[in-house]
Amino acid sequence: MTEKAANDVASRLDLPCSVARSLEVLSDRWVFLILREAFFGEHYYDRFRSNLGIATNILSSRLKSLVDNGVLAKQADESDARRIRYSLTEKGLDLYSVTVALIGWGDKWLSDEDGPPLKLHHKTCGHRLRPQMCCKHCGKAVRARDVSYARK
Amino acid sequence: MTEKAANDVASRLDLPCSVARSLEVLSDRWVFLILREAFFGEHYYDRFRSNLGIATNILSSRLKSLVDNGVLAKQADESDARRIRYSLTEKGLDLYSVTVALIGWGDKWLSDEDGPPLKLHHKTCGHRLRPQMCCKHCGKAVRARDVSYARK
DNA sequence: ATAACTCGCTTGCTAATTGCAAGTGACTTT
DNA sequence: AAAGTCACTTGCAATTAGCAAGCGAGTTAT
Repeated sequence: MTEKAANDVASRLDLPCSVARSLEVLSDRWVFLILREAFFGEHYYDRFRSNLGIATNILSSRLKSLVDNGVLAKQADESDARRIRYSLTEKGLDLYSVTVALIGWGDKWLSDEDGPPLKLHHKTCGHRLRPQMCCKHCGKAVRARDVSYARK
Repeated sequence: MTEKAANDVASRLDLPCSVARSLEVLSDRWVFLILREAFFGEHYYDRFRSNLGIATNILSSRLKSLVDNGVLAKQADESDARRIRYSLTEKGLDLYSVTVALIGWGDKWLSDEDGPPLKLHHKTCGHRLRPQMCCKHCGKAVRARDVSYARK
């Protein structure tokens, strides 16, 4: 690594912004694929590698970065000291909203004639999950034109 | 460009997946920053460039890609034939859920002591917007553990 | 106990991508 | 007609990605 990170996105931006800050942690095409696997129940290095076809050096560096950023946690496997169990932290679990938003958009706009590649089932209500971004206060669906912005 | 896209993420994945498909279009740290600007009301090349500090060749290629993918639309400015007005298509507007999910996560986990860098105001109900991913059917908040997956 | 194997990396190398600086051509203003 | 603006494109140096191979610690098989 260089002594100064050249890719410090947020530092280049004149206004502080949660999109930019989040992308510092997440903006890599492998990161969300690793998270997808984690949300689908995977916990081990070799499962990530074989499910994704990712190069080992890239996987190592992404896992390290996700652990350093508190999105994943490393635990020793009790039955085998070589194995490392990666699991989502609370901070990582909270990325489910972003992952589900990506799934929802992809399902709507990038599906072929077979429809969505994966069906999500909402166990809470027993129906197919179609995700929707809502306002915590009023519960209504949020659209871009309904939101205004105030700089701090 | 090479004659064959080396970065065709989805083609490498054994299972079709909306996360992978979406990331083919979106996985670049500039893409969401450009979209952020678009959601904040920007429409012109030079505004994107100066607000983001992005290199002109990268901005061109990202705008082209977003237009090719139907996320942004190019229109001629009627008052000046040189100017090109970029605006979000319906497909692009639908990415608001992902953008808001990123903002929500960043606000919660990456804020400093000053709190969120930008306050979102939900005009529909008049309160501060705190975004939440919900089930369209039952309206309840969605958490990772409440969802199961069925391959098609 | 020793050889083979598995796991989670690391290193070397090449190819692709990034970003800066400078330039280009179409159009507009002075 | 000259200067300026707009949306790029090109050349080049530096960074990053990805493949293949190797490595050390721990485990299983003989």
